[in-house]
Amino acid sequence: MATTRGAGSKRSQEAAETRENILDVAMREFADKGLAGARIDEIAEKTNSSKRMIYYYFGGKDELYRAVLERAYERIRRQEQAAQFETLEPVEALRAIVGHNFDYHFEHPEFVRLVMNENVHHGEHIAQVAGIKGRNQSVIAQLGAILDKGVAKGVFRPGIDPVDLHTTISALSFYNVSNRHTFLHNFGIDFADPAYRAKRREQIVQAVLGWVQAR
Amino acid sequence: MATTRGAGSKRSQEAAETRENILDVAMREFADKGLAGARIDEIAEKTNSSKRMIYYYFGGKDELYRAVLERAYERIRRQEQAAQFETLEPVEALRAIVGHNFDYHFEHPEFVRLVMNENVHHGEHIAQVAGIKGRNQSVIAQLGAILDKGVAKGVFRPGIDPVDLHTTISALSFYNVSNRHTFLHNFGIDFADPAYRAKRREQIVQAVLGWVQAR
Amino acid sequence: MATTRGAGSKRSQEAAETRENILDVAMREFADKGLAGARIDEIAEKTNSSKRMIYYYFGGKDELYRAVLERAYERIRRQEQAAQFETLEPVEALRAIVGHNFDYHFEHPEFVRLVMNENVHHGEHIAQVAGIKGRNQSVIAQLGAILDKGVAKGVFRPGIDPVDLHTTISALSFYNVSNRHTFLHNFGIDFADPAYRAKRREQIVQAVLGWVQAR
Amino acid sequence: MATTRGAGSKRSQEAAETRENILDVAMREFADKGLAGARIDEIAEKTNSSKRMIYYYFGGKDELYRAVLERAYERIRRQEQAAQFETLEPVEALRAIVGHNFDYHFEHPEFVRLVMNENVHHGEHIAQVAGIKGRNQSVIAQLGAILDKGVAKGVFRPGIDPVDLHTTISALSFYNVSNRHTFLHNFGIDFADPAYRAKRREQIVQAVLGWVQAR
DNA sequence: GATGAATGAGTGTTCATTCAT
DNA sequence: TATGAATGAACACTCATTCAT
Repeated sequence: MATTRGAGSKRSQEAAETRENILDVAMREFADKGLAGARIDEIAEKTNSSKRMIYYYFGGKDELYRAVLERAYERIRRQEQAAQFETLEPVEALRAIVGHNFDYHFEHPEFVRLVMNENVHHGEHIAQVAGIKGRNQSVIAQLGAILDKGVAKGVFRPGIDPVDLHTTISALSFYNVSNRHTFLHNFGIDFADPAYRAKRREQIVQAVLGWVQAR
Repeated sequence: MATTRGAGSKRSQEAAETRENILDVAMREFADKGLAGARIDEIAEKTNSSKRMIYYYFGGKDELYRAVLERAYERIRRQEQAAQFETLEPVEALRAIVGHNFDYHFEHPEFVRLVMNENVHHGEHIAQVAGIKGRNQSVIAQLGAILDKGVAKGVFRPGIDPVDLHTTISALSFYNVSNRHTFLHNFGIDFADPAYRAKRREQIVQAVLGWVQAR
Repeated sequence: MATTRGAGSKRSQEAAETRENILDVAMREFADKGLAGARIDEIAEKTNSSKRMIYYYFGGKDELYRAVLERAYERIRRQEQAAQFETLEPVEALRAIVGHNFDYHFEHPEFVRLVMNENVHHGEHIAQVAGIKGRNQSVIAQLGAILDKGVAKGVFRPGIDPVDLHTTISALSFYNVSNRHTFLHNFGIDFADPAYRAKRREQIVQAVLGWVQAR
Repeated sequence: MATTRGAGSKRSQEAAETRENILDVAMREFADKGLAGARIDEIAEKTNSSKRMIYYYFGGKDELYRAVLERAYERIRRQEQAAQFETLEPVEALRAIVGHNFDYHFEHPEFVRLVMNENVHHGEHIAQVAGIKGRNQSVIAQLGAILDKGVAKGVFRPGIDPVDLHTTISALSFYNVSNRHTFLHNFGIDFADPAYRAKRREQIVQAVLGWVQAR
């Protein structure tokens, strides 16, 4: 019981803090500049510890990036599961899910940018992260349940694939964060403007509901 | 007429070919690996000429990237203007525009990936490319005209901002290319599959029309 | 007292040696070929360490050059202050200073060549080295004190500006090192020849004394 | 007489102008940046002709530099011989020579900087330029004649070597141009200031005369 | 004589990673 | 655990020079 290196020891707690601190900094850097653009030296400098610790805890740049990616996915899935949309009526549930999804993207641009970056790298790193794949099924299951209930109640039309619904919701939410900079330059619209954001949120809710609802 | 060194001389034509060849290769590399990930040496190697020529014609890596970016935008705008959607009835015109937009993204993943990369870099390079901004207004004008006609005919509901419409169309088309790799890993769906593509194309057309049409 | 990693640790001492070794080699190379002509690769090769270390310790070629320049100036000023000319009689003091100045230039051609090179570069680098300017005032103060004492004793004529005196001394000493090669070619005289050197040293002492002494 | 390529033809005159124009530009560039720092591309750009012509007329960078060096020496020797100092009384002649030498350096910093640069390169290029060596003897002969006359008249002391006299004059004149930038930084004196220049000119005349004159 | 296009060898610099203490 | 020192492979970029017309 008196081990100095047990799970609850002071040492291991400090170690966990160091790890978390590195992950925090690395997430910011990778999200900001991408995997190829981020610099290990710069990450280390912004950390409370040193470059050596990055290698000690994570092994290398790519492994650190994967740990960051995994944590980012964990967080969005945890949030999605925390909300209890199933208790709501189908239309209200979907409205809440779309709004929540839009908000999450908006408030977590690091997540969006990490996913963009991962696609730039042809998804080669996410493929090496165990445990991301499985967690995603619950989102689909959740949407499937709501769709079923809505169809049964006659408020949604049948034949909507829950994966397609998720794709539509994500696409509309994602774009408003991912393409912020080029859109601002090309059309002079600032996706980050609060007034615009509120308006766009409602538009997306309407577009998704309109597509799913029975006529 | 007998100029030996005019704009159409053999030499200058070869030079233009060299330039185009470099741009072709560079576009592929930048689209494939991003600005930070692409290597000048590798681009040069895949070229019919040499690394030195890249600097001769473009000045540096960033300038080459900007030239590639500019050309990619030129191409999509040229295609958009080539199609004569205005002669169609509003609903048919919109259906054609959405389908065309979806197809263009699908068939030009380099464009999508360049835009992704540009957003990764916070749009700092597109801001330095003169002549992209202006060209985009015609897309909005085109959509605006169709919306007006549709509202006048009572087939579209009033109050739709053509920029928002463009955002919705682009978001849905963009995502199916930009997030191809992470989506495949997370949900097992291959956006590039021809059968999926056809299904998704129609879904997007329906979603957009459903959002715009009067009820 | 039992610190294992203080300023005097073995590691940090080795690091200081590495730094000094790089400075030594770089001084020789920059003095030999100038800033533009010296090659980082060649400097690194002649070093006990590597090219990478040059960047680790100095940041770049220009910064290394500036560090070399600063050290060269530090050394000449330290030598000037070490000698205690003020205790001598004015004429003897001036004779000693001129001789010492001539000898220093002669025995430190790297210093002369670095200064030449710096003038080739319009003094742009010395302007960025903090701490050189201040140190020079002591030379002028020293000459001023000797001049004042000599004037008071009636052995020097009044009205000599110590800065002008320093200019005259330096000019005569500098030229015999700086213009060694062109002079040898143009007039067949080898400034480095020991017999010539001794003769020239005395000439310069005489010329300076003759200019300063009362008649 | 009617040859189209004779020495006086229009073609050859244009060729000579092209050559001179290249030499003018090259002298400015080499004087400004040194041999290693000057760029063939930049020289060509500032020329009325092209890079190809530099190679056509001079063969390469080093040969161009040597041609520039040769012309610079030709000019100073021509000026020295143009002035008829021998007709003056010894003291006046020497005074005139020193003043003239000082002025020439002052008004021709390109010459001073080319000589500096040549010494940076250990005089390896001047050694390859035929015809510079010989021309220098006349300067020494001129000084020797004046010294002899002065000694005979009892105004100069005997035993002064004309080469040493030339060295002293040159050293004092050279320094005020060559070390302009470092001196300004180190002591805050601007050698190029007109008031300073006039004062310094007289000082140098006095110092040289004082050294040579009998007491 | 004249021009733009092309080239290979080099030149300063940066990167992720490992070592010694 | 922790730190500064060290490394080699790669990277973007430049230069004097030559070729084809």
